[in-house]
Amino acid sequence: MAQGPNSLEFILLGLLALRPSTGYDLKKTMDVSVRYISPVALSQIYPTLKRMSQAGLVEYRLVERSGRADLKIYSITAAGQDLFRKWLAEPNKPDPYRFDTFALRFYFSSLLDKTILLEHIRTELDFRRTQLINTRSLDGTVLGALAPIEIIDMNKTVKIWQMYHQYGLQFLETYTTWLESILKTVEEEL
Amino acid sequence: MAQGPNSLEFILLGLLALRPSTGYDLKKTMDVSVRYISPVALSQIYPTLKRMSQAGLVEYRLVERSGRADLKIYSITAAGQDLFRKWLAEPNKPDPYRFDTFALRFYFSSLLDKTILLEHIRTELDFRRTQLINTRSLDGTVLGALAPIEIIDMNKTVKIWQMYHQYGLQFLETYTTWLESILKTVEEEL
DNA sequence: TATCTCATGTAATACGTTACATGATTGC
DNA sequence: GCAATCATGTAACGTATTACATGAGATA
Repeated sequence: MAQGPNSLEFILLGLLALRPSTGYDLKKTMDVSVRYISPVALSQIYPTLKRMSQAGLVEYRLVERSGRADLKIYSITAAGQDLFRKWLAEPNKPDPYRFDTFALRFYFSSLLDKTILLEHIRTELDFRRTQLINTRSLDGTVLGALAPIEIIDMNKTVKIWQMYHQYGLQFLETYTTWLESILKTVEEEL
Repeated sequence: MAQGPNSLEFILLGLLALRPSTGYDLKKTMDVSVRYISPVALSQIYPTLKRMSQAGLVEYRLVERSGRADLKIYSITAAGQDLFRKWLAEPNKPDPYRFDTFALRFYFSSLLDKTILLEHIRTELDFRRTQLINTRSLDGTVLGALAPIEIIDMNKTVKIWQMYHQYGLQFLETYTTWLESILKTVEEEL
């Protein structure tokens, strides 16, 4: 984990914090359980695990199987546990352009304290509420100012940009509503 | 554009199809108008434009300004126009993991024929409706099967995974609804 | 007078994708 | 008998991020 730990390393760390697995298994779990992020190639998982084991975050034991490829069953080390829990507990810095950054941390939040989790959710929610207000007040304004010069049908262009704008706005609304609902659920049920 | 044209190249091409701009301007337009995708660094835009001009897709004229940095005003070439329109008209292959791929093409659709645009939207909508059915029928099933071994609180984990699942589902629902609404608008108003 | 915006870029590094390589087992 | 799944990886290539480098004009 040379420098800034990237999200794949944390996903692998997080999954290994739940149970030891082979690289192949990790890939499958990502596909079926983490599932809403773009699938990562196995050819990227293997070298990443290798790097992480060199960094002492994970370790593996070999299971030899006559004829077939050996199994490398990875598990998380104490150092890995440490780093992962630190990452989970870090103050949440909402990413203006992506919702999945937070969602991913949330996926692994069972390893996190309820108090800190609630803090994370509230930070995210506050940020999105402000963003929502700003996005709503944007409507025709900026779009009109960006009128293209070499254009066939200006009316058509503006209509399409408005629909595109609706796309962004509705996703933000859905996300905010989801955050409100998980805040309530975590408060009451966890 | 060595091989598979990537999306940044198409964004730049699309914006230049609307009006000539400097690299700096393109960056700003991406930030304020395309806006819902992660911002691209200027240090990536400059070499990309250079590559594209070497490939004959764009060209620029120099505007010298005493003291200050020269302006490079890029515009799209006939070859660039061609490639861009081909890209826009290409059959739509919905990306299971990302909604912004289609949304981005839609942003530039004013340069596209209404008939083809409607086809694109219908393809996308059909795909998402199926995906929605599959995602809905997933609920507790897979999640339970993935029960972690080394776990403190299984109940908590499953609840969090269910909320995470709701996140994915609700985004898909919002997206599908948005597609239905733009289908109607394009049919009736464009 | 200091910060922000305008305007261009290079270099180093890290990350991700695609193609390639191998081979046994399981299910149809 | 054939395809999909299991299970491991390497190599080449392309793309994106971060840091570095420069400097004028506008705004507070």
